[in-house]
Amino acid sequence: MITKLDSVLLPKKKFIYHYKNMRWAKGRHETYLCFVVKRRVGPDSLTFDFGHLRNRNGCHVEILFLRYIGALCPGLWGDGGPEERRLSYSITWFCSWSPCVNCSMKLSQFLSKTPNLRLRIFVSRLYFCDLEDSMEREGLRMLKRIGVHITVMKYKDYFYCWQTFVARNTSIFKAWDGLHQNSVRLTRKLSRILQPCETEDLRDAFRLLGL
DNA sequence: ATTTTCAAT
Repeated sequence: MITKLDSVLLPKKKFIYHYKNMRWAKGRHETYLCFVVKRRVGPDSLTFDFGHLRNRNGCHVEILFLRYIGALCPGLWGDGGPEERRLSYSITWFCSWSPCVNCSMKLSQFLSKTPNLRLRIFVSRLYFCDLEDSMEREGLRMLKRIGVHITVMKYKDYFYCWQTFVARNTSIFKAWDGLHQNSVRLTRKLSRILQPCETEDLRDAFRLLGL
């Protein structure tokens, strides 16, 4: 179903406030998760669903999403019949913060039991990833290992979200100051987190270069 | 230079 009522769309101000990828995102004590669920119902046939969630009552938004996933993804666990045919799903979500370590663990556990579900995560900001040995960093690597694609949002992703999840009344997405620079900085940071520099590889590279 | 973080009050 592509048509959605305005009430399920995010207000513009809310989207900008919570997704702004500024370095010090003071006061963002909420996290938003905009999702697109793509369901393969036949060899050449897909259906879509989309919406957004935010954390509530101390429950992180990723865990909330897992709670709703049964409703969003009928047939994910099979249809209960003798053949147990499982529908294939791919979910893309755009989160204002990257997941905490606990959510990363819960997600990894979940995904390890649903090989018919592919998940792509876009994040606007990195949550508690400043310290080299932060557990949140470890959580992101865990997700990567289990096959989740994690990417920092770029202009095109904000543009897409604006078009898809925001009650924009035909207004066009307007980038805030520093969007691009912040995105580049966070992308570098995430790639350093996901591909920690391995000295063995470096030595090989140097050897190859004859250094 | 330093600032924040899915609150708690």
